[in-house]
Amino acid sequence: MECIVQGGIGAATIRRVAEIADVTPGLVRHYFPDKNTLLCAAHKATMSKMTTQAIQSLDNCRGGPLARLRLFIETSLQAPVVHPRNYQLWASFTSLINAIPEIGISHREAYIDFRNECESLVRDVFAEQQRDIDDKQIERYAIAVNALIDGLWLEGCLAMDLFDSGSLSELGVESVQSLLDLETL
Amino acid sequence: MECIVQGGIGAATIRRVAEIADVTPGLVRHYFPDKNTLLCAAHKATMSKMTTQAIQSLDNCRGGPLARLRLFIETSLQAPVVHPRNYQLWASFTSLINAIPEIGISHREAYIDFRNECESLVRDVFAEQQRDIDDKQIERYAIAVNALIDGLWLEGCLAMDLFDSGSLSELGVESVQSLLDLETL
DNA sequence: TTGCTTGTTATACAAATGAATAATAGTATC
DNA sequence: GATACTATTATTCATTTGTATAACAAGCAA
Repeated sequence: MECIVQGGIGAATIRRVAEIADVTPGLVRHYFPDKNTLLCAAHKATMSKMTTQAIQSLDNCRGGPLARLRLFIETSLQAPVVHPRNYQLWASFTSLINAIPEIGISHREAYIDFRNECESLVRDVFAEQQRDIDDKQIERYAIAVNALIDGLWLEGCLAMDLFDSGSLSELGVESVQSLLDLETL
Repeated sequence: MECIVQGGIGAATIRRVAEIADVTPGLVRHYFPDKNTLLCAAHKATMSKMTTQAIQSLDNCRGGPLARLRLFIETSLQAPVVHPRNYQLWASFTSLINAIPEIGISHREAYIDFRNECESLVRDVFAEQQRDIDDKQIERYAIAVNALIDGLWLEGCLAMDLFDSGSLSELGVESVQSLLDLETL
């Protein structure tokens, strides 16, 4: 992953990986039969580290649906989730979803996990506020919230210098608030 | 670009490019002194084709600010802008922004163009509705709109099969409507 | 015709790369 | 303490890849 961060996928040769890990190329092969397997493992680790982070942050949240949604957004739009390093890894791996089918599969899985979490959070918020909204519409809201978070995450990673700490997640929270027509969030 | 679409950047070797273009590798070198130059040219072409498409669609729009904003969103969230091919190219190139500085520069330029367009459209809409909103807040709205479009574009490219034609852009329009607190769009 | 620029190919080369094999050291098991 | 398994290295090989050079064809200017 360090290789990819430094020079893109092209720099992620087995030799360079071994060099950074301070072992010999043979050892890499000992653990990973071929390069694709290694790339898949790195991809899985990266995605799980990012997606899971926002989802797991909710475990320690003793608050109502609104507070949970807020925390989810904030975690997703602050460091360490928002970081140029993550973007570099994410972009590199997703550029392989056609070339390496297994990466395509686990990428889709991670995406669905995140979207399901969005949907669940949105549903709980509406339930608490006793707004009766049908499933189809909740799904649409979840898609929009997901897209907004993804887009802001992207902007943040690419130009973190343009946002002072916290202002990105603040923008995210306020935007979702408008998106779902909530009085407070 | 066809190489990248098929097998990621790794597949974009000069020999393969030449093969698909039905020429010899030497000819590629005749026009592009080295591989980076070739990649940069392909990147520029790709970005301009995508970003410019949404912006240029406004030229033929004889409507008010609302209609223009709507058209901008719709163009950005429909084929041919929304297409797996575009995503593959975009992801591949953006994964090189650290490795190839020139790509980083033109990527940032394309991004700024798009965001400026968003900001301009949003400003015009508010001006027409005589809502007095300071520049800082307009910029924030533009960032959110930009993020939403980017995120939906991403979802659309990755899972176009999940959305029937037009439903993605419809979701985009409605979401921006909520985001900017507009009665109609 | 002559000469010059452009388009195009054929061929070559050194470096890098993924993969394989064999050998060596360490460590746990019985 | 002998054995088997794991961790690790050294070395090798066939391909691929970016780049370079030389040669050839074609169109065009003088």
